[in-house]
Amino acid sequence: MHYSKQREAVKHYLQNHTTHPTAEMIYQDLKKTMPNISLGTVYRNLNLLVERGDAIKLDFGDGIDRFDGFTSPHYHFICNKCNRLFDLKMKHLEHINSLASIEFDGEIEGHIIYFHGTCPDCKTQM
Amino acid sequence: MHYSKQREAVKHYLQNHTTHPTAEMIYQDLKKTMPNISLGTVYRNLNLLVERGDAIKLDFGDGIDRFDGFTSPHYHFICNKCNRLFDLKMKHLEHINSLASIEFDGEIEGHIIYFHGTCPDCKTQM
DNA sequence: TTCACTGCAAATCGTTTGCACTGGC
DNA sequence: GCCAGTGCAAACGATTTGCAGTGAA
Repeated sequence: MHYSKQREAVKHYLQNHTTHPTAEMIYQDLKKTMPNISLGTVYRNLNLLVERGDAIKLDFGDGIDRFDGFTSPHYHFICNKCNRLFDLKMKHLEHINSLASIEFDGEIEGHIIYFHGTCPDCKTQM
Repeated sequence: MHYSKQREAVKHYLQNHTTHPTAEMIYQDLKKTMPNISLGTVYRNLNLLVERGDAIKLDFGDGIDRFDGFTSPHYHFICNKCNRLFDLKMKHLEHINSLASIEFDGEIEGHIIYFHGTCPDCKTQM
């Protein structure tokens, strides 16, 4: 694999933003300092980073992919009001895999939890 | 709201299939007995049922919406090998909402869990 | 008659891909 | 020089939408 300025920029962007950006957002921001970067390249590198395990791809119902450079297992919270996605700091609940395996005869390797409700910002605006 | 044969058919279909079908699958099946039904109508009615709370829309990474007519809270399992989605019978874990709210200053109203691993069928084929 | 709903086809839009070119090694 | 990676634009595919026609109330 060759070094690529664009790939480094995408990786660096994800490692320095906890906003769960879309590919388009990353593209728009990177364009400011790299005017020639293309959206296709951003997508190609995001998918590469996800394959490599250097990023996570998230979905939350609107069909647009969000990317997260914080890869150690953690949960997410989606605000019903403003639709923003937040990282939660709570510890990973390993034991619920065994709860699930009591009822299900497959091999459970992991789980993803999305919490939802009203975020702190929207809560104070009510 | 007017009665519609097509809407009843979509609702009935979801209530009688636990396969988490896509809109296209529902359309293909309904066409067998309703040759004139259109894909747009299937989509419109699915969205209506979801809004009304008579169905749930699920996503699991491939970007294609799945629909579930079984609306009481339950968890899902996605097979890494065959990509099928299964309903889990385990009880709903209300308490993890309070675990999350210890660390997060928003109002947590609910959560969704996706378990993943190897399903029973794929497990025996190994 | 009214207007919710339909079928159809075109539009939308996030994402992927083909291709010629560029740059890392 | 080789070929991974890029920029660009076209293609793709799931979903939505505009519109004229249909059918429930």
